Amino acid sequence: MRHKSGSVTIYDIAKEAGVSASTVSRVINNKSTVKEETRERVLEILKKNSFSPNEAARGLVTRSSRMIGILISDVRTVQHTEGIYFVERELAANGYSCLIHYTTKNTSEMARYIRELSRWKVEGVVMIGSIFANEDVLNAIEEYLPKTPVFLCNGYLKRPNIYCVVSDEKGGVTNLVRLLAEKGRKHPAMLFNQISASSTEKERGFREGISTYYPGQEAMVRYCGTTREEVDELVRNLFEEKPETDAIIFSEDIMALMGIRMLNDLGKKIPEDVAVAGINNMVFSEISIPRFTSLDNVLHTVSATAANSLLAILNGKRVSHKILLPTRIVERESI
Amino acid sequence: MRHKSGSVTIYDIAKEAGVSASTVSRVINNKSTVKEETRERVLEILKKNSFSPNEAARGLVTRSSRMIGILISDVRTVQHTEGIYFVERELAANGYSCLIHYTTKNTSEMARYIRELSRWKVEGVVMIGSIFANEDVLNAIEEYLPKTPVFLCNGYLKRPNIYCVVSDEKGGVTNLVRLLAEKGRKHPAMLFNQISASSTEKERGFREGISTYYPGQEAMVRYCGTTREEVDELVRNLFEEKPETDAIIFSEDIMALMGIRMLNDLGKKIPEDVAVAGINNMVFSEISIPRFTSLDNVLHTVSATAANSLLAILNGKRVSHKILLPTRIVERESI
DNA sequence: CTGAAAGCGCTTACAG
DNA sequence: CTGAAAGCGCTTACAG
Repeated sequence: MRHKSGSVTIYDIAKEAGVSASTVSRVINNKSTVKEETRERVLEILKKNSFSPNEAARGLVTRSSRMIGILISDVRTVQHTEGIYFVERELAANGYSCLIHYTTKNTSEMARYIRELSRWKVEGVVMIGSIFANEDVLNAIEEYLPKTPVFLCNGYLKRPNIYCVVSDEKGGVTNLVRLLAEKGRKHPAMLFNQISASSTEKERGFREGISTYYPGQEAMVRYCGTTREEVDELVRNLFEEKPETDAIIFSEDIMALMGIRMLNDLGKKIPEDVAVAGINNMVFSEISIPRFTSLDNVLHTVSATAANSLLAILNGKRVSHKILLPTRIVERESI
Repeated sequence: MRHKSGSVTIYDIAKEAGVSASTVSRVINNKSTVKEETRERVLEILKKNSFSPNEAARGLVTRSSRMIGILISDVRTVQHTEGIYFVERELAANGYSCLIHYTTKNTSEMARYIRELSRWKVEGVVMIGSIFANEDVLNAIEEYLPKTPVFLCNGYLKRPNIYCVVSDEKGGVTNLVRLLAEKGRKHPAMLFNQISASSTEKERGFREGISTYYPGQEAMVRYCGTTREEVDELVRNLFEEKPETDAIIFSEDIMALMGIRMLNDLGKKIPEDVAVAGINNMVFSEISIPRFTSLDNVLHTVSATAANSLLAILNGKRVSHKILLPTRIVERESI
């Protein structure tokens, strides 16, 4: 005599079908041996009642939550958002449900959510963004999810159960510099509109490119803020400081879009006078006049790789703790 | 003698603290009466073990999953993505976890996920996007979540447990037309780069505005595709067809950004010759030269309202089944 | 092929 | 203030 509650349980179904709860469970889970006749009767009653098995109960007894946690710091970053999309689609296709949390950039919030995920006994975690590569997160994982596979997209964190998938932005920027050299550009510069783990990598790639393909030349690197005015000023200053500049790599497509406007105002022709490249390969590079070359840092591939690798681990396979994904240059009219 | 498994349970804690599981439970949940001394001892052991109570078990016995389902068809729509963000933040702040699913535009997939959510016994659902306003979804809710409060953002669906929160885009566009009239514009046009439930509303708003503020004038409405070339052509054609046009409302900011470029090429000065407005109030309106006026359809407010209303219902309050949110015009240099 | 029973990890009257 | 017991809705040996 269970279920004095509202929702219908397998006991209700069992009673109505004149079988035991065990049999109902077997039918629901397509387990082994149930006489065809019985199976059909149960199935019918199941459908008639629109029966929905309680996942919490199932998870409790089988010790498998079939749940994956996704952590992301903020949605404003479009690439990260797409990341969730790929991860969720891939995991859902394999029978997992995704518990998602927006952590903000506050590291103790991140830790709090990791703890929260551990309460749901998630079978895996995907964290999207280099911002999760911090000590609070590391400690929280150590304490609350010491054995759960955790994937970090675009950042490094060293632990036996943490796996990192990273886009090779550094190498990508170096390749961009090489392309510039091949096209005969003499004085490339790189401009940033913000400082982050990612911008640091890009800057390193740029410096490496300069020392390799422009030996002896000093790397021209400048930073500013994200508004249109700041970008305009930075571009203007660049040419006052170094008028011979004939190529600019912008740290982000949106910055490149603004920068191209300013180059136009300065009377610089693209690509004749100045070659331009952006990073991210977003819609901005397509709506710009001219359309500009952009480094595709394949962030969706990063997420997709994380999802697939997690699935592999969940299926008992082994996976490398550090996966570096190549970027690719999408050439357009600006170089 | 429980817990032959891996994870530590309240029984382990109880044993170590020399109390009963009941007492441990009371401490964890800050329930009523536990002697201060006992409480402290238990708390200490809890912390020492990094104890994480099993949410599935808690939910099973309390019949409350503390879980909310979020359904979204695709992330590519930035506004919707922000929607999830607001919903998740708000609900998390109130102790709920969010189960998220990307459904694609396939209505039977939507139905499948609704069923999936019912297995987790979610206490509420938020669906983001008018695309969920279809019969498959309605039937699935009727069958699997007949009593769970469901919020639909930007669409209508009629059922006792379904609540709709909608941005008044129609009224907003009408207001935009009024603004144009007030500024002395004589021949406004409206251009669209896609057909959707939303564009239909906007067009209706435009037509209403024209018949009210430009009595006798025929509403100039044209459609094209999303590429830069198509938008360019549409703008060019507009002036061939109706050279006296002195104001254009674009159905989306990104389209306005492209359109402004083309107006420039045509030698039209903004706002002197042609006034321009976009819709969505996104970053595009800020990076454009000139910055343009945009109708903020407050999609984040739609989501936030859905989240707050859901919370209200969860707390036993009553909420209107249909909430219409006013839009607001953000004026910039283009009118 | 099928059922009775135990148990997953919790909470909550109930009794003391 | 505290513990024993029952039960949430399932699954899974075990026995037949």
